[in-house]
Amino acid sequence: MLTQSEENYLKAIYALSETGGEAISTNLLAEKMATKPSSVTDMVKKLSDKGFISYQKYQGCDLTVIGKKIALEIIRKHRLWEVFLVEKLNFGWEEVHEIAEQLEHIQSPKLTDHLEEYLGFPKVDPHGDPIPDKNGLFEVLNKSIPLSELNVAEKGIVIGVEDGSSDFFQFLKRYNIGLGTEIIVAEKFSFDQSVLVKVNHTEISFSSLVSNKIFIQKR
Amino acid sequence: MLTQSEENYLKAIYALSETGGEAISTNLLAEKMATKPSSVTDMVKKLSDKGFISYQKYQGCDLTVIGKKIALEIIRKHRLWEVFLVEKLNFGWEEVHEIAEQLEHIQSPKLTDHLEEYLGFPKVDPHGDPIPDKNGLFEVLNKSIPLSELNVAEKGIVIGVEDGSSDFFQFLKRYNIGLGTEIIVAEKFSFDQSVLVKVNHTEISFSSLVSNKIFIQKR
DNA sequence: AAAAATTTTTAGACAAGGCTAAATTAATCA
DNA sequence: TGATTAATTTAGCCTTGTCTAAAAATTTTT
Repeated sequence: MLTQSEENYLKAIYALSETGGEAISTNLLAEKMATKPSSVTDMVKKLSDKGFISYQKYQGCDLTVIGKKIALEIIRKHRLWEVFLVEKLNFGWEEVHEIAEQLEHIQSPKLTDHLEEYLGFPKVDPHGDPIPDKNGLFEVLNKSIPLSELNVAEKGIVIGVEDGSSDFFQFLKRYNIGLGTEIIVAEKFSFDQSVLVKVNHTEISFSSLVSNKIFIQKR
Repeated sequence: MLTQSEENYLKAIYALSETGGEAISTNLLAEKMATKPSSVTDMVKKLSDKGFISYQKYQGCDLTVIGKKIALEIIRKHRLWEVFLVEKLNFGWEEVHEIAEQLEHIQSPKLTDHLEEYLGFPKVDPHGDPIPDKNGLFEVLNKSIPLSELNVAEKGIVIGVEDGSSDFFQFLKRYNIGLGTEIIVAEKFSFDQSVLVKVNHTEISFSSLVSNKIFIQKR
């Protein structure tokens, strides 16, 4: 049985290995875990001894097959609980993460499976992230694409943005657009590449500059 | 913010003070917590320093007003989750305790309140125990008594059990006894305190051990 | 390729929560 | 009441997960 801390490390390593591809450095993991590199070294040794990650001094670490399986189980629980909180308990999608961080550590496979069934075997969480099934598998279909690639009448869920400037976030906030926001393309204008979209029951026109920076998942 | 261990101690002290009335001794609490008296002394000092219990060396401890409030919040969460597990996720009433032991430590007052509303403000949990409201208040109506206190020819309805072990639940299941089951006392044997009861058209003899653990409401 | 800079690891400490063994206080019995 | 027994506390140690400071390895620079 893993401690919460061990579980959180495995989850963080999984997240980093999804984006990076290469072995995860001690410093990178320390930053992700909001802790010190020396603490990471200790934990990484322990997880390696237990067989959940591979680790060579000074060479970073990476999940083993078993470690990955466990990470996916935690992610599965996290996302199922998020669905529960939003769909059943009427939480906003922006406030569920913290609570799910706690709920993901509840140990009871039966609970997870019953919850999944109760929720109707959802494929994605309220942020649009895929939910692994019992066996740790999930659909990779949902690759994120820039909003500009969506065709008329298609819809998607905001999954991220490219530009990290606060100006841009200000702009998004102005229209109440955040992670998980649903966007439907109403019309596309080829003469200037702008798109007319429907968001939160409002129609907005986005320049191609903007529509290339907003990343969505097709629905 | 309290640790899980601190919360469990407060819960245990509350449970003991409900039955005993007097201050709770170190040994008693150690037994309840399945730990050593020396560990209890340490924890009890800490909880006293924090103002959740009153404690004088060699004199045992008792909850302060604040401590009691916290204990009731934990019990409230525990019982609400039990209702959720049984009513919504189709768990048996005998298998929810362990899972609720974990869920009761989730920190989010908003979650608790939303859950309560979602469940329709239940008054009792699946074991028949009352659920404290937001302010720590609950109805003391439905007083239940152990089956052993019933006289010959009296009947009652099962409203809860004291022992939380799965062995005991197994035993009850074997005889098809659950919440709401009607039991009639056919005979009582004073020489060993056993009772002969009629349940589901079958006669069963219960040892005093068992008849003290089954709680019923007179009918 | 040697020096400088960066990354990573080691060493030693601390707080929480538990344990064992020994000491102390309280309670009981003769 | 004094002695014995039982309950409780203290002292010291262990593990987990964290930290700081110092040492070592790796990488980058010149």
